[in-house]
Amino acid sequence: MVGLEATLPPMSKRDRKIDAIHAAAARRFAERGYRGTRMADIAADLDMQAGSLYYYFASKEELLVAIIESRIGRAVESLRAVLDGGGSFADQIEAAILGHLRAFQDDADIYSIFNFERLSDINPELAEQVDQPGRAYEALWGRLLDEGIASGELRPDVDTRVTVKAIVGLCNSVLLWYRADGKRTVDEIADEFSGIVLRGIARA
Amino acid sequence: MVGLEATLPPMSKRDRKIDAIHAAAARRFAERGYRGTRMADIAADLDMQAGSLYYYFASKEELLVAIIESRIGRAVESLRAVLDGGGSFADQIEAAILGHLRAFQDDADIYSIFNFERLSDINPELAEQVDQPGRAYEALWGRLLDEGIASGELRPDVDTRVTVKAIVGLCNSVLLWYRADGKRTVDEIADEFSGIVLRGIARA
Amino acid sequence: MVGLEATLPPMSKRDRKIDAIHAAAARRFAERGYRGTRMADIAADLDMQAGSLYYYFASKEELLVAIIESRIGRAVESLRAVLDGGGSFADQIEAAILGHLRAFQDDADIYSIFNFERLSDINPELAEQVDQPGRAYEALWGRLLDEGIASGELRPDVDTRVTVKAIVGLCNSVLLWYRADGKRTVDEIADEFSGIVLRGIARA
Amino acid sequence: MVGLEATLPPMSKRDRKIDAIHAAAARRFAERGYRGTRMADIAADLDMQAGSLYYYFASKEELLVAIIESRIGRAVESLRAVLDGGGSFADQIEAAILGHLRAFQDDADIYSIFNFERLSDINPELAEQVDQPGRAYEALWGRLLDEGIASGELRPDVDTRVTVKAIVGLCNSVLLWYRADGKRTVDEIADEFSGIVLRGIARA
DNA sequence: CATGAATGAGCTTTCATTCAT
DNA sequence: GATGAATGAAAGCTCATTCAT
Repeated sequence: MVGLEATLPPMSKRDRKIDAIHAAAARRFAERGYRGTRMADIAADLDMQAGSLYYYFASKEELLVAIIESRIGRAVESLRAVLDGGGSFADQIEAAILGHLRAFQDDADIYSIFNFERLSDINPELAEQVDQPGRAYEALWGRLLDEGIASGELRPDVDTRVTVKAIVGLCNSVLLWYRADGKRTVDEIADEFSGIVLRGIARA
Repeated sequence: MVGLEATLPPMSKRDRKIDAIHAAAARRFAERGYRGTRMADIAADLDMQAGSLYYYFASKEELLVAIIESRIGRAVESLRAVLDGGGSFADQIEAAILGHLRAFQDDADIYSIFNFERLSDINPELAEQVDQPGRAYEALWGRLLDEGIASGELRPDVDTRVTVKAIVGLCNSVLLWYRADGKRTVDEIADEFSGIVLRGIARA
Repeated sequence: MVGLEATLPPMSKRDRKIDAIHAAAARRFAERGYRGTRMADIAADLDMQAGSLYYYFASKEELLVAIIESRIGRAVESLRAVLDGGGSFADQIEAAILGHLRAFQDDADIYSIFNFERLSDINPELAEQVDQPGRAYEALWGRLLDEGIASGELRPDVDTRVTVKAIVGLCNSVLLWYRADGKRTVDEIADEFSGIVLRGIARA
Repeated sequence: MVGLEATLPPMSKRDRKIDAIHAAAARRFAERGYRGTRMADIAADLDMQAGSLYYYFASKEELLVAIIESRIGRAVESLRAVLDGGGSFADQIEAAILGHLRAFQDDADIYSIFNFERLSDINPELAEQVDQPGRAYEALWGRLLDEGIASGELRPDVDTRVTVKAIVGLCNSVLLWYRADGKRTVDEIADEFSGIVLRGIARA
């Protein structure tokens, strides 16, 4: 069986470079913030001069926009994939939390930017571009919880709005402390979180 | 009964001004970040000139340090107060969560800075100054959970390290979406959170 | 009799500084062009640092705009004053040419910018702001010539459009070579020009 | 009768390319100025990359120099041709003005650069290289006027220095407003100008 | 010959900070 | 105490220029 990667179009040298710049910039933006990152920092990570980045991007802001636009699709898909999985209510919750945390494994940088960068200060349209999938994601969680209430698997007195914020906030908080070389794997953390959440909201 | 305020020493005009600067700066730092805030912004909020702030602080960094130092004590106390409260395990958990969120009511700015500002980029010692109480706070939570396990009120298979991170991260995530004029009060949110956490970790 | 200057409001220190910056910048822009002038050049003329100029202007472009806006009124008035003068046709032509050239004595810089700087490349609205009085000025000349034809003082076969361009272009060309310390005074040049123009277009 | 072109040596491919670059650069320099023109702009007009221009020129400045040097000869010749024409005084004036304006038809770009670009800022020797023929040209005009005075065809009180500046400035001002697709042809403009100038300076 | 990629010097602009008044 | 004014050290960005391919 051929892997998915094989179906991807071959990348030009330029595209590979752009990808590398994305990666370096995303890492810096995630670590030091957009404002705390100098073009020279990103360039240095790639053994380039700051001015050379402008061969690929018109501005620091456009670089940020490009990063987000190039990844936001994947992020939304990865979120949506959860629901398509089907299975029991508990399975879906578990899968959703696991999917959420696993997305951080490859894309911690971009999710950190999504969640903790003040995008509306930089570019309001960009903020909206990120907020919208974020709201859609929360809506998916809301529907999942509503179904749980309807099916009786979830306590009927659960405040779904607050609970969605709780679950998503809980998962995102992992970005602030998780280290790939730490004691817990993402899967272990997801497992622990799922336990808390499921018991926490399940019908007694 | 005499209020606590009455016991505070009278504030000089200078001290009141310093307090006002703290408040304005904390608000700005929380809203736009340390780097995204200009001295001129803070000054403008107080109808002053940027240069005038230097009569009270030697630098922007020192202003940040002063803000944190002046409030970190209160923050730690408010955290520690929880444990001194005594009561049942469930009561303590509830009180701790409620205390955590109520602290945000008056000091959302400072807690936002504590949690989301990259202090080590600005001043490593400052970061340590904040991290230490943060770790102490997590240690208190850890002890609370350990006691719960010991007393049998908490599932013995709970991963306390991860669970502490979960509870604290859950509570802190409120800073990212809570609005004083929103639909839920802090107490309602705390109640919902307590329910999830307690059921989520309690012995079946 | 009190001079007009006496009625001008006293200038604040800041306004005087702004005026000095205008003068220095106008001189540089006229001599080296907008693009060929560095903020550091202007600042150096005033014994300042380039950054200090930004205490008074938000950008180099705004500085150019401010210069033009602060002087364009005077320029238009000085042009319009010619027609109000009345007198015979020949007197008016003479007065107009003299007025045109005398305006260069005090404001050669600004008129050089008006005439030779490519303003639409820098700021299209600014270009329009300058072009409009320019067109109005040419329209005044056109009316003057039309009246001359009507009154029979001017050859009826004169192509007024081209002649207006000729007179204005002739006068403006002085900006390219006139030096205050040169052999001819502005009044002498104006006299010579008037002679050529009047004989050149007068009815035989 | 054989055309003049036929006597020119055949141009190599390289020479044709150089000519094309000259033309593109001259147009850009004339339209936006030397400083306002990027090498990339010139290259784009020729469907090339900026770097490729350096196969033909060592620098932007050298490109400007090359343009001027390759055309200055023709310009001077075209000016000098006027005097060789002979004919009456009036005929010579008319022919000179017509020749001046007709030169603009094919070489408006280069004459715009000659007249309005601040060459001494870019390359003092270059400026001298252009100024010298310019002065020679004015000297030719001066001699023509002197002859006119001597022969009695010209008013003896004419200030020839100023008058030369006037005539040349008048003609050059056409560069600032003439459009090939405008209402007047170059010949019509020249005719109008000749009329003004001749009557303007002729003995009564 | 031509290009894509990179450089590095130079410019505008920002902003924390200083200081005479 | 406070201000207006100025500084100077970044930082983002531009662009002529270079060079391996």
